[in-house]
Amino acid sequence: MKKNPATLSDIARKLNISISTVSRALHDHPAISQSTKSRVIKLAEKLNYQPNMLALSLLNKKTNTIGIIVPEITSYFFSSIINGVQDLVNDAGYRLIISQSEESFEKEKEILDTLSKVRVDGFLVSPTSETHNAHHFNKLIESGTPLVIFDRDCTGFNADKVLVDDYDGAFQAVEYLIKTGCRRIAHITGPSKLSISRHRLHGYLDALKKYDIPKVDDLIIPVEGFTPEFGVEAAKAMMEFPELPDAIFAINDGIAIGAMYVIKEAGIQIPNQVSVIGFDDEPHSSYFIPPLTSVWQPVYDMGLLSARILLSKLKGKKSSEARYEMLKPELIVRASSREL
Amino acid sequence: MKKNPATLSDIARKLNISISTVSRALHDHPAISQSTKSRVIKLAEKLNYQPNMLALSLLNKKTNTIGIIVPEITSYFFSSIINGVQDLVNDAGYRLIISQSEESFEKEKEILDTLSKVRVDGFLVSPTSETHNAHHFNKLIESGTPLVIFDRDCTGFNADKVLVDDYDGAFQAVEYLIKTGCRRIAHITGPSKLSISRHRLHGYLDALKKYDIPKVDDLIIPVEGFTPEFGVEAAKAMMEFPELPDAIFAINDGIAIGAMYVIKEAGIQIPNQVSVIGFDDEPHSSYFIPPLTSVWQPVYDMGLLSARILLSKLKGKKSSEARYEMLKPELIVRASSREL
DNA sequence: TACATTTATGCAAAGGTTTGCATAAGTTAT
DNA sequence: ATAACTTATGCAAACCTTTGCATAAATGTA
Repeated sequence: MKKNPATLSDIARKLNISISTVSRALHDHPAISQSTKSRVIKLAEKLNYQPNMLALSLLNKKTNTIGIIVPEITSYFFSSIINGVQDLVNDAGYRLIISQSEESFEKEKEILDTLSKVRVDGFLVSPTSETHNAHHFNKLIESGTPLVIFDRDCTGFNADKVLVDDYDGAFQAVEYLIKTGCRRIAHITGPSKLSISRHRLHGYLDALKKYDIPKVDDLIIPVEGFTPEFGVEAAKAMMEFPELPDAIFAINDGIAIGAMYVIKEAGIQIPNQVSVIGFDDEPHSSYFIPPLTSVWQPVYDMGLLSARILLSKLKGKKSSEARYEMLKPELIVRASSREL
Repeated sequence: MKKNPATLSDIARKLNISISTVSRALHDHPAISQSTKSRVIKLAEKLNYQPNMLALSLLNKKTNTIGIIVPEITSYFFSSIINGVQDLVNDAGYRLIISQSEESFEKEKEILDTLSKVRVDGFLVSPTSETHNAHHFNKLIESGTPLVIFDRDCTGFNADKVLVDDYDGAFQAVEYLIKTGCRRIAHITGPSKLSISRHRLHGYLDALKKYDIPKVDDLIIPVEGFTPEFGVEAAKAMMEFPELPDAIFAINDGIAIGAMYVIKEAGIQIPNQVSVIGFDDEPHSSYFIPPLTSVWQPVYDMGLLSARILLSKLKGKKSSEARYEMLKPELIVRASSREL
C-alpha cells in the first residue's frame, strides 16, 4: 500500500527537464524562467511533493534536530521544562526528540547512542540518579556535538549547565519555618545519589545551623521516590515518634501532599501543630486545604535558557568558557505554614 | 569545532580496503576473513564509528521513527499515554518523536507536514479541539503513511481509532450519584467542541433520564479549560444559586479539585451536603480530603494498544478494516461521594 | 595440466537533494 | 559577421550506506 513519496526526479521526468532545474525552480532561483517555475510548482503541488529531509540532512551534515533526555516526562516539573525548550527550539527551526531515561544509566547511554546515530545536532540532558561518570558525555563533546546539562548537576563534569539553586530554596524554606517559630523541623529527603537531594538537605542543615538549632538525625527521613506514597510512608513513621515534629520540609510537593494527608487524617492541625512545606509548586498544590507552601522553581525559564545556550553553541559560537547558570527559586507562602 | 563523525570510507582508506569490505566486516558477513574483520572492528572502535542512520534510512526508505501528536504533554493523562506508546515502540526498535499541537489546528497540520518531510514511518495523533476536517489526515493515509487516532474522536473520518468510552464513564459516575441519593446533580463540562466533552455530557444526561430526573439547564456549567482555576470559577457561580446542587460531576479531576476547594472553604460538607466526582483519576486525587472519587481511564493501555495497532500496520498488515477500539473506564469510589 | 570450486574482496548502483561549473541558445554591441 | 554577454538549463559530484554481481587468487580434483 506504501506509495513512494514524489521526488524531484519524478517531477523532472514528467516535465522533461533536469532535476537541478526542478530543485532551483522550487527554490525560486533567479536563473529559472517564470514559465518553468510555474509548471514545476504546479506539478509539485499536484504530486504532493515534500522535500526529503533525510537526503538534505545527509548532504548538509545537519538534521536541525535536537535531543532532550529527561528521567521521565510524567511529572509537571520535567514536562514544563520541555515546554520551554520546545517553544524556543521550534521558533529557531529545530525539531525536538524527547526521550526518557527512567533513571537508568544504561538507558541514558543507549539513548545518547541512538540519537547520535540519527545525527541530532545537539543534546539537552538531565542526568539520571545513577549517572556518576561523564565518559559518555565527554565522548560526545569531543566529537563536536554540543551538550547542555540542566536541573541535575553531574559534578566533576565540566560543561554548560543550567541549574536551580536547590540549596538556596531549601534554606529559604527552613529559615521561614524557623522564623515562624518552628524548632523541631523534620526533612523528608529524596534519593541521596541525586544532586538535588543533597543540595536541599544541605540547605536544610545550614539553616538549622544558622539559628543554632541542633540537628536531630531521626528527623531526617530518607525515602526512595517522589510520589505521595512515599510521603505517606514517611509521615506514618513520624507518627510513631515520641515527640512529633512541629514542621516538615519535604523534598517535593508529591511527598508533602502524602504527608499532609496522613497528618490531617490523624486529626493534627496544619499549620498550628505542624507546618508543611514542599518543593516544585505543582499546579494542584494550592488547592489542598490548607494550600501548600512550596518552593517554586523557574521551570519554563530553565527550559528556555538551556535551549538558548545550546542553540548559541549550534550557531557556531566558539565554545568559550562553559556556562554555568544558577537560577533562583522562590518560596511561595500559603496556609500550610504559619504566618510570620 | 565540529569534527565530522567517522564514516565507512574513513576506515576503508586507513586500512587500504574497500568500503564494501568494511561494511561487511562490521556486519560479520561470512565472506570476510577473520583477520580483516578484527582489523576493521578495532579501528571502528577507535574512531568511534557510528553508522549514519540518515544514509541508511534514505536507502531503506524507512526511518524506524514514529511521530505522536498530542495537544499537550504537561498533563498526567497524555504523558501516561505517551509512556505506554514509548515502551512498546522502543521494544520494537522504533524511535518516537513527540509533538504538541497546543489545541491548534494550524499547528497540527504544520507538525504533520514537517514530520512527513523527515519521513516518519507512521503517526499517532490525538486531534485538537479545533480539528473538524480530516483532509490532512487523509492525504497522509493516501500517501501510504499509517495513522492511528487515539483518545479524541474525529467523527466522519474513517481510520484506526483507540478511544475511551467517555459516555459510559460519565454514565457510571452519574448513576452512582443517583443511587447514593443525589437528585440535584450539576455537571461542569469542558470545551463543547471536544468529542470527550460531548460524550461525557451525553452520559450525564442519559443517566438522569434513566432515573427520570429532569434536566436542569442551570446545572450544566460550561468552562473553557481543564485546570483547577476553571473549577473554582464554576463552583463560585454555583454558590450563588438559590439552591445548591447536592452533587457535582466534573469533566476532569483538575476542575473537580478546584470546585472542591471552593466548597470546602465555604464550610460545606463533602460528601454529606455535596458529592463530587472527577474524571481521569490523577495520582494526586486520592490525597485530597476527602479523597476524590473519579473515573479512571486505562491511559497506559490506550498508549500500548494504539502503538500496537500502528506497528501492525507498519509490519505490512494489509489494511483490512479500520480498527475501532473502545476501552472501558472504571469508577473509582472514594470519600468525596457518599456510600451506597 | 586443465578445470572446478572456494575464499576474499571490489565495483557500482541506488536512495534524494543541492550547487559549482559547463553548455547552449539567444541577444546586443561593434 | 563576430565577439561579448545574458538567459535558461543540464551534468556530475558529494553526503553515507548496503548489496548483487563480478573478479581475483588460492585451493582442490581429475
